[in-house]
Amino acid sequence: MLTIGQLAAYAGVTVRAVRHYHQIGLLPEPERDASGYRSYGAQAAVLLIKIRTLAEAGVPLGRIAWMLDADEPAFAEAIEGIDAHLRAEIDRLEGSRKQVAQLSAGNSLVLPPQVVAYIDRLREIGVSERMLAGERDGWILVSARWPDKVVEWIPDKFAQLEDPRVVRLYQVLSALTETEGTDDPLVMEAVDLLVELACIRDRSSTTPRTSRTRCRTRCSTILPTPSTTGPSGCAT
Amino acid sequence: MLTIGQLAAYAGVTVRAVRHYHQIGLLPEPERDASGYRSYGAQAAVLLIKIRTLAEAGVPLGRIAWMLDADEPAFAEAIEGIDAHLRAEIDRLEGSRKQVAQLSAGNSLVLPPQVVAYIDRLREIGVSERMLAGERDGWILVSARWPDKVVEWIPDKFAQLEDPRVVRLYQVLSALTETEGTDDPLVMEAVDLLVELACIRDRSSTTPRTSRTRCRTRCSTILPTPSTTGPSGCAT
DNA sequence: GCTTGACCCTGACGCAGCGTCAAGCCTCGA
DNA sequence: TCGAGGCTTGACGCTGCGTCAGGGTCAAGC
Repeated sequence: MLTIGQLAAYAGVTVRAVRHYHQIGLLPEPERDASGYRSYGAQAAVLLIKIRTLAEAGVPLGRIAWMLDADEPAFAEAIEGIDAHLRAEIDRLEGSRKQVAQLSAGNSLVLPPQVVAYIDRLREIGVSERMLAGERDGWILVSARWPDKVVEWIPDKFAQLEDPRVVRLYQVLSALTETEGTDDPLVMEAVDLLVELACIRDRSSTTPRTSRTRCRTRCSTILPTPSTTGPSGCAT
Repeated sequence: MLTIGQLAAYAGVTVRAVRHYHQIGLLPEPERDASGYRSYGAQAAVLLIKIRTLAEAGVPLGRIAWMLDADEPAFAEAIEGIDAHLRAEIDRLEGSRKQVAQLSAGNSLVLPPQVVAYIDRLREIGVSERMLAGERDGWILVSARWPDKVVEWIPDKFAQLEDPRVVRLYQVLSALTETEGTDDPLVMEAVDLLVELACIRDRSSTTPRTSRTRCRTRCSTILPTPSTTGPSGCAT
């Protein structure tokens, strides 16, 4: 006969675990010897190893108890379920490995790939990292609120970049975020471009250059949320 | 700005988890709006997704906190550790799948393969399942107490089976466990064989047949633990 | 204006599966 | 015979949230 320590060592579990199994009724309490020590036979070892095997496979102890007094077909079915669960878990961990690798690669995993592609496109155009960060933050907020809309919008955003004036606007705004001064001639150019693009949208896309002063007053009302420049506004 | 529900949904975690991360200081508490609701920005989403990614990889939250304010090389090293851990975990689960499959195959996984081979050999010889069960139980107890000795003993046990009288003894005892009666002629044969084999061991292996009566008295003292028949005694 | 349902808030307890003391008795090898 | 190590019960601790209680808030429809 075996003591609890011998049993536990043989089954590859801790003494504490065995006692826990007793407590919850998973493993029946054995006879005690004269001094009150638990005294185990071979059946207990067989049972305990079964329990350990299932527990290591992630089966909750309650379910193990259920399995142990289930009939043969039910047991086999349970085993099938456990195997499926193990396979799923392995797949999940494989996925997790990839995610974690992305994380260390500096990729933030935070945006859908289409948006990432769009931001990469902006980077190619020459947009500053500061402004890109703003873009990204804006897209995150937008994606969080309208997850499925974003995928629809991105093609339009790509299309806008076909217009060289939009590209130029991004470049100018980008340059502005890099420099400290505000009375730069770039500011004028930016305003011009904004006005022009805003007016196009307003008047159904067919209005040539308007006088600077007239449009500036109109555009000042538009500036707070210039939807042409992306979700984050101007990222100032 | 996002509410806690929007943030949680975007990051793929529960609201409760986000609050928990606040509680333990893993995610900083954001500003509140007029009504006391938490109001999150994009940075929080980035951070939360980082946290979720690591948490799903099995990294304890305390360690995640540590990682989040570690420098670049330390972070990279931690990621390497996490990946190693994930690989190990995947391997463990693969192993677990095999073990569980064994379990459903009826294999009890409880004995070292050498012992299993020995018991299979006994089965070939024609030993009854009842007696095999006894053998197995005995070996389990022995293996539990002297795990490394067992591997040494098994070759001897195999060698004993070379002797046709030992084989016959097993068969006879086996037949006895199957039948109910005790005054069977098989009993006499079993005793004869036991006596003979026991005497051989006693007198250094060179004593011919002794008279039945003389040996029987001697053997009766040996019967309780006849070491020739395996660890479980006679498995009565 | 009022209701309704979906959110949000804090605070607290609960859960698995043991680890880890504490404080005392038992066993075994030297 | 003695000291180290093993056994006993009992109890609290840990992680990572789930879940309930008992409220306030917001947006929409009637």
